[in-house]
Amino acid sequence: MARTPRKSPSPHTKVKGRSVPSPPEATGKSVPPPRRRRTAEEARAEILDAAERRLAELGPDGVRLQQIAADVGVSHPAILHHFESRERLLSEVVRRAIQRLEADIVQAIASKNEADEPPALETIEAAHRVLVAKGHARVLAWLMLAGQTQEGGTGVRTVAEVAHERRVRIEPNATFEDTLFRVLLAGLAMIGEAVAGPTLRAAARRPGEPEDAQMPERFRAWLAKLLTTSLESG
Amino acid sequence: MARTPRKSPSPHTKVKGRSVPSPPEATGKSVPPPRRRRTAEEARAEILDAAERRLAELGPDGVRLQQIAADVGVSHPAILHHFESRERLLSEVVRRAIQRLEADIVQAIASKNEADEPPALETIEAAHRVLVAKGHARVLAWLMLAGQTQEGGTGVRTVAEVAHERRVRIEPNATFEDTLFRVLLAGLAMIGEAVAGPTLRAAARRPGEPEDAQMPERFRAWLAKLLTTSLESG
DNA sequence: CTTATTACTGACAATGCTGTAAGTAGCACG
DNA sequence: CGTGCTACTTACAGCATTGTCAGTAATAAG
Repeated sequence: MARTPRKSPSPHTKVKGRSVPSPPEATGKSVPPPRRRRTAEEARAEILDAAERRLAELGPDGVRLQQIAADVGVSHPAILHHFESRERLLSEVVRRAIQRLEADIVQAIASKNEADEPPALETIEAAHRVLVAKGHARVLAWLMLAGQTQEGGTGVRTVAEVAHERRVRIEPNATFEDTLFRVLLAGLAMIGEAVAGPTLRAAARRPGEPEDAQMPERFRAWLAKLLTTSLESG
Repeated sequence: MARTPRKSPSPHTKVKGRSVPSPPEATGKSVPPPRRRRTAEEARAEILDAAERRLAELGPDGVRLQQIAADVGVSHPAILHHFESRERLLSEVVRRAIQRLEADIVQAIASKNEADEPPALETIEAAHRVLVAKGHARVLAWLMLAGQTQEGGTGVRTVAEVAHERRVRIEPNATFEDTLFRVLLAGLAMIGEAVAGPTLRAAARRPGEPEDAQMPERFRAWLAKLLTTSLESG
């Protein structure tokens, strides 16, 4: 019997507790469940939220219209009413996510244009909040792995230029490529953290050793320090 | 019309030129195509190869029995004859890939137990060959993103211990956590490179600038240098 | 040549998915 | 209250996919 031609794990789990009630109890006929009517804008937002959640968790192929509909509490054609096709829905999700990501990054950079001395730690923490904690890096990782977008490198150049401009005031001899490499390394580490961080850390501790909750934070601090050391020697 | 409920890109493209000929020419009836009979072992290997290729390129959901069957040149029930279900096939692919990965890593580490001075560059290059160039990192990234396996961190602890043991001969004061962090960073960077490397580098060059083919290599050399610098200065 | 084994095939069943069609119901406005 | 708009629903069509079944043919062994 061909039972599950789709994703194997998490077969029917609801993300939120919504879903259509459809009480099979009492009334002999069948009481059609009460219908909630949102504004088009509200509905679109709720649907996009649910879709983005699933996209970050399960990837593009985990985004199923019926699941999203269940999360939101509507029937799946309602989604097709607001977004004309699944594909359009997905590209809307991506568009919105990247737009928010850019805004967050701009804000994170702009928010501290003062000359606070150790800029790396703050920048690393901001990037971590935006990319890893908010789940954006996972969405990007899915998209880049699937090769569905080229727009994953949002603002890398800008960040590198801003960082270098600030850096040469202290280290006039620093080359731009060196700064760029540091930014790239931080970016790669963020993506890697979002994809493989927990797994790698789990593999790093010796068997039976309990998880060290402070380790990710310590690691980021260490990384910030590493990224601000000059490598003149040998 | 619901035409494509599955992956949108690459709808019907064959990867190899095989596929069943089934010549519709000549003979009025229909000539059943000649049948090639492999040993069970050969068949399993060919199927696993094709499945692994698709897994690295398209992810778990890109692994479709009919596509793999077309790649190999058999009908899809033949796959189910050798592997009893799609799920078992996938776990066989993963098992084999991780096994090979571990073997490659062990070999890469063992092959240079001499006291060659700059060990980082060699190690970085070896890790890059094994993880990125051979495509293993992409498979791992897919699996870790999908949360389907915990065994992505193969050998992290071992590498860190070996590296630290070698390191303390030169830097007796080095802490293990520092060494571990360096290994972790290299690992995260490798995963990040496999997932986001090209995209990030494309975003890093200013618009219109041509691609710099040597940059990845320079980056790895720079990374190796960075990972061997001590960060005593506060 | 005959026979046994089994790699392999074609046809089909079962299911889940996207998208369509037509009708229903919530809400604003007269 | 009636009317129009449209968010939303139920039912269904069409297709892709996994898995089953019964049979076919390649190869080895007697």
